[in-house]
Amino acid sequence: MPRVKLADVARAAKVHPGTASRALSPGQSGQVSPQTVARVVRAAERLGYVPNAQARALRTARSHLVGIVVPDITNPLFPPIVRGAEHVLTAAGYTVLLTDTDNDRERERRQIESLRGRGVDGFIIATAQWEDPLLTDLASAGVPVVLANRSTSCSRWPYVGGDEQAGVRLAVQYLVGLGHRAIVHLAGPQNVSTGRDRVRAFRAAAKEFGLTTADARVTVCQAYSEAQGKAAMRRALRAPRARVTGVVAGNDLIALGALDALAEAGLDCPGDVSVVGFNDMPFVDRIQPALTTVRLPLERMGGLAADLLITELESEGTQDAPTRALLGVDLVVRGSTAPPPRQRARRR
Amino acid sequence: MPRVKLADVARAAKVHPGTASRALSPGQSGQVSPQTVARVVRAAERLGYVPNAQARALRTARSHLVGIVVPDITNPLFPPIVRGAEHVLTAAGYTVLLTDTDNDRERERRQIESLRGRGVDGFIIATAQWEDPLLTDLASAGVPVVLANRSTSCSRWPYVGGDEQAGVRLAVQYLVGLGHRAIVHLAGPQNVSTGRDRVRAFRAAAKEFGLTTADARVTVCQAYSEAQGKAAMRRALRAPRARVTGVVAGNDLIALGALDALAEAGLDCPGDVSVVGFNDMPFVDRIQPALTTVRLPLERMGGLAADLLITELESEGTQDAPTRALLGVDLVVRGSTAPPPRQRARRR
DNA sequence: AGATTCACCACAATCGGTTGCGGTCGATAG
DNA sequence: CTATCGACCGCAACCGATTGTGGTGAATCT
Repeated sequence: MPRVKLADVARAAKVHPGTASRALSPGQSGQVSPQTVARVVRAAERLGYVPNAQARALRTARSHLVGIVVPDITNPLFPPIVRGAEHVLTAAGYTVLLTDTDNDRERERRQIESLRGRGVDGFIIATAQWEDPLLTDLASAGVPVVLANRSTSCSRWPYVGGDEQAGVRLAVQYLVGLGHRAIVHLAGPQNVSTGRDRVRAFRAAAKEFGLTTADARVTVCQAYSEAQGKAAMRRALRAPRARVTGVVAGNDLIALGALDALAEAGLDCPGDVSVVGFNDMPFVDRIQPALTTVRLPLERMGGLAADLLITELESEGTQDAPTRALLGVDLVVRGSTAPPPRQRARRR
Repeated sequence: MPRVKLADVARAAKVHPGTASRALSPGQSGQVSPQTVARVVRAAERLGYVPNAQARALRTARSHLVGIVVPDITNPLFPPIVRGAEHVLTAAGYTVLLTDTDNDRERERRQIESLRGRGVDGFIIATAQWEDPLLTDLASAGVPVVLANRSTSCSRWPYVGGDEQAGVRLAVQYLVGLGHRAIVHLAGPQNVSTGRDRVRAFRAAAKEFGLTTADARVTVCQAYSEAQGKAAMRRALRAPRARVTGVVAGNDLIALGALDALAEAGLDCPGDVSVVGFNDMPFVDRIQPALTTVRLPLERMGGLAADLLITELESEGTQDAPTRALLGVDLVVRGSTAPPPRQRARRR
């Protein structure tokens, strides 16, 4: 029942525990004769030796633990990121400590503190806010951090996300190509980078494609939720001199809410109003109407974040400027977009 | 930069590290005078002391780490379970190590081994197969395990899942009540308990409601996937003397596949065939037609699994028979079910 | 006053690996 | 044949917290 420890292996191989340790550690096995290494390895396998990670971590001050912090694992955006990160981390010998902050900053602070107490080597954080004191605390404590999906105002951390700018541009371009001119952006919350980046990109794209500021309006949602999306869409429809045939939603949940609001107002999608989402959540291809949306390579995002963190952990000191990776996105055209009413799509 | 350790606190409070340890540990603080406790606590707070969990775990042989093993975190069934478990675990001072086996047994074996090396106190396992050597290995090593969502042929582990029996019965009862008699069950894989339990329940319910074996057929899918569901539905439609107006799917993914196969065959749902799913995955209320399905209290399931594990961990030895909790389920009636064609719903 | 008890705290061993240092031994050079 | 060198391995300290044991002093009892 008691686990087999290094001393047991050493005894079986008739060597000192220290020697056994060197024999089993790839880097140091040059210090030991090949025969001895073989003997120790064989004994270890025979006894089913699994090193005690706690003891090793205590001595080496490297736990090979990585904390992944997400706001809500139930939000379909995050599981693929976690999955991608976990795959590369485990392949590299790391183990992931997952924590769900429940969108609660205080809880997040406690969780991070607790994970630090557990001696994690670094964090992958998908909850970054635009101004984030928790992150600056971590930075001043010298804890390696990689940001995924959401960035901050300050670019001192490595970051991997989607190319928001390109995604929004694709959406606007597509709507304009269909003939839309009155397009509203139901923006996500402005305290996270995706929310901010997307409105900035929306304004830039509007300008690029010759939409006036009266044509291209913005309403912001307090959260990435269906309820907020519905409320925002209502506001957009009720606005004075309202005129909207196209909607670029801050994400798919907001888009779903927008669809509700449109149905409520007796408007048909895509007959009267076209809607473009963001993220390509699972099953949005099966809703009615199938949602046109921007697809992000989430799993790859998580994997790359893990790669960045690992290189940071194993380069030990050599600090170059933090990488910022923007992954390419695709516009997935489905049923929720069509030419605006009483107007044919223009030819190029 | 170096973390503040117990010795630092002890020095600041002018006591021996051992005394400081007792002062800070709630159970032992009776061994220390109240004034000293206060001094130590104050010093600890002032210095921002966070105990080194590795060292503590090494000494006490209790890591307060719990491994959660899921087949695929991307499957919407599992995030709520993980979330529920994580909430109660962190509240109790435990940290969760998440691992995604990717439905690969060999990978699962390695992951579990690795987590054991990390000294986890126990596991919550959501990947159990009907016959599961990995679990018997854990049992013989004396590792506490709680099964969630899926059980095994042998009931030696505590288990918390949904009341499959009741769920399937509700589905059959509802279809029969609408007037359906030719009902097919597109069963899930038979190497996991949910798949087996649901066909057993289907047969029992069919008998209870007076369906003949020709009326109530079963086709099994190799996996819980849309592709398998579609293939199974095709088989069911093509079967000799096929006659089917009602479908009880092994889960929602299978139901989605079934909908595809029905559309492909030119059959309308619910006009020609009614479909009932299982799990109530997010957004199945928004697909076309909105899916009637059985809802499981997944988050509660995870939470309860965590509770069981914690009591097992903290009872230390007192082994009573393992609890088996079957959580109540609901039938959520939506658009994919209607009376069968050429027949009115019978009055009760 | 002297013996005894009790509260409080210091000491040191311990958990299981890792690693700097030094010792032994055979081989090679001188 | 002896001095030198290097390969190989043993020894013991160490990481940071916990805990059994024992010692000191004051308080209590006789």
